[in-house]
Amino acid sequence: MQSLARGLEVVRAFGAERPEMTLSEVAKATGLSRASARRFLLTLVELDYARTDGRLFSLTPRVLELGYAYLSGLSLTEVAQPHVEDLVARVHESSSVAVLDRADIVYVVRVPTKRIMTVAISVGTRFPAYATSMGRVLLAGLEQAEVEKLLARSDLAALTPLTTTDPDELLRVIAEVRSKGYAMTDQELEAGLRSLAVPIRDRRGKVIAAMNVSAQAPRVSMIQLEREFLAPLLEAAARIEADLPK
Amino acid sequence: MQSLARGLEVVRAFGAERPEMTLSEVAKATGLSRASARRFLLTLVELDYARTDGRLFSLTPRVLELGYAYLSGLSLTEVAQPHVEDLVARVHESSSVAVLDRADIVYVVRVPTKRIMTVAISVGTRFPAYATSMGRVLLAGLEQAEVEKLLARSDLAALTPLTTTDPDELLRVIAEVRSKGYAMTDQELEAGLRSLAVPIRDRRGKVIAAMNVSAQAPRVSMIQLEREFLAPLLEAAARIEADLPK
DNA sequence: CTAGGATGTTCGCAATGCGAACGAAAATGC
DNA sequence: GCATTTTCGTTCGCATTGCGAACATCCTAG
Repeated sequence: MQSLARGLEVVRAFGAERPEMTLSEVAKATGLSRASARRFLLTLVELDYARTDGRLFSLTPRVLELGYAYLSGLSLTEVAQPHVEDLVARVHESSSVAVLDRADIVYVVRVPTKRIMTVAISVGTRFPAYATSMGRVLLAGLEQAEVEKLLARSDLAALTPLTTTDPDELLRVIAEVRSKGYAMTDQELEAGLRSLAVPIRDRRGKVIAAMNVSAQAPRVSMIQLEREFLAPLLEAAARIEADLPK
Repeated sequence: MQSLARGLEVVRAFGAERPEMTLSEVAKATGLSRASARRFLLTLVELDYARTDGRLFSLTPRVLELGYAYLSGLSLTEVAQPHVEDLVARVHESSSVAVLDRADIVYVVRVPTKRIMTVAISVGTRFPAYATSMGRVLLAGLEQAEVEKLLARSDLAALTPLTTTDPDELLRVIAEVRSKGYAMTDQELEAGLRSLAVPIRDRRGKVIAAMNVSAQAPRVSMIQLEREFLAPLLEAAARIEADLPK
């Protein structure tokens, strides 16, 4: 059913650097003919997912309803949010919950304290799993073969000088996460950012999400991160697991 | 272009109370024939926006990318987030930014402190504009005729005993918001919740969003809300406006 | 003012996607 | 436990939707 596929592509074409596009720009960005792009855009406008002043097209807040359909169906977010808030109140550092989508992590709950990263994180933000503490926890929850397949497909770029990019080394780290029960990263995603993550499991023990605490490197050493935050983080994760339905 | 329209309907059919559905349930929820529902669902699975175990279908985190296309294009979120975080650090109450979509407000930035409402709010959450402080600020930013049209279309339900539901009274309140430059609500959306909101305007003076501070009724009186939080909130909004591009 | 290039729109044809009809599986009745 | 009804998932021929070549229109430059 290609119309749906193409239509969704059109929506996604409106990214960070192109909030507004003309018909032709959309056509170029999606690889569609201008005629097709026009039909999709007019339909999106008709449905109120997009606006146009006649020349420029842009998305409306209505598209958030689509993502919201997922989030509100995910009882995890509802259950986790108060516990993430409590943890933040307790440790005074930012905390989040993320799930895995292929080789990316996707934030589903986020409670920031002070600004910590250069890039703003919100619900829906994605990062490559291999370079994040939550990602490694989530990968550790998969079958070994699955992990290897995902890593093989990813291009393991060095996002900072400290990023682990060697596949074998990553597999070793993930194995360690699996045995220890938590993951720590030291400025592997962004300089100055340290993070500690633990898994959230369903009743059958399957890892369904990860929860983290992140802190600024100058303020918190790796040893502090583990000593001060691991226990509260594990407790918060346990409370979330206890509240999960079924 | 009905395929796109119907496909998006299918995505939205997965709401809070139906995270998982069978083919027939989806058909019933959307009004499509079972055959059509099947084609859309299989396409969504193919595109990785949905999963299935053969019988039950559910959405994947990938659908968040669609909403994210909107959010990341909205420079407002990026600009506003650090200022909202600063405000929360300063006043120790939850703060948010929302935009208007027809007669609803939609949260685009949210920084919670302690749990304040029974229902979890996240980016993408919607509430009827008429019953919220941010909604009234946003309505006050529209043409009078537009406001009247929107209110006429809404069914003004009493969400709490204190909700203003009389259309004429609401128009009066909105006029007052327009002249005062801010809106306050006292437990009109949910019992125990008070909220104060101010507009965020673009360079041309057009109201593009609203920013609020909300607090629990037992802890903060309406007078306190105004005395203690109005100035910091106005300052934060002004800083956001100053940072807006162009 | 005219030529060239790019953007937006129309329209006939073909492929996509529609739903009636079919088969399979579960629920109900006896 | 078997027959019957109801519900669910799937197939397939036909009509409609959506495709893109071709046309029209708007800028830009010389």
